[in-house]
Amino acid sequence: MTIVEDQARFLRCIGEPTRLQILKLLTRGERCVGELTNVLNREQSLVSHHLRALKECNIVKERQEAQKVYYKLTDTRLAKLIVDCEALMQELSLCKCQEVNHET
Amino acid sequence: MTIVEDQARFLRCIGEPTRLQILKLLTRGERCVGELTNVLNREQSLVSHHLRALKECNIVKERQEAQKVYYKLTDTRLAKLIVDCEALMQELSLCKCQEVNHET
DNA sequence: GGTCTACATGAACTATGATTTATATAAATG
DNA sequence: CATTTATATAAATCATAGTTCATGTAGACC
Repeated sequence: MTIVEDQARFLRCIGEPTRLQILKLLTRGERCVGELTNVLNREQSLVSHHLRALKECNIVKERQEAQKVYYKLTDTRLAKLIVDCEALMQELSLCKCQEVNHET
Repeated sequence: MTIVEDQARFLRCIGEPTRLQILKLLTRGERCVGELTNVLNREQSLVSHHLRALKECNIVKERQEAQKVYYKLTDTRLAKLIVDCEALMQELSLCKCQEVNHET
């Protein structure tokens, strides 16, 4: 596994809409699975699967409290990266789901 | 198409090893398809496909000169984003392709 | 100890994306 | 103008990843 592959894997992990939404919620503080499930209005198992994916990339970590499991970002700089990325995207109109201009 | 979906699409576009390698090369200046193909040692059609994907996300743009087509980043801040992301990844040991620690 | 709540997991299914192969196009060159 | 060079593209194949469904587990509460 090369550095480029690791970096790509990290970016793909963040680059999934549901996971990105989870991460944006976590930039505001920790949340338990149930809260995320409610806010996102998705299946609980789906949220768990995505949290697992994020955990496998060391992007989030968990803390159990009674039956509930709280997740948060492993590092606040991740929040900054996500915010910076969003700002740049909007400024540059990246990935606007537009058709490519085919005459040069 | 929501903002989150656009942003996710952008991140996935960058988060592919071959495309990421292309982008890293382009941070050093423009390159034509043939150069990229040689440096990366991949099929020419594969490189073209990936360049198209990057173009569809407005990440790169092209310039034709005789038979050759040169590609470059649409904005230098993209280079910074990629570099920042790589630095953070290495610092945090993100996505080291490791198994998740299953006891909390 | 049985039941409820909260979360995780594995298997099956589905969708998406990467790669190859073969071919097309367009500019340059003899 | 036929050929070579450089690039693009479409279709087919193959691999990866997202989603659902059904079930498992573990703590809390009666």
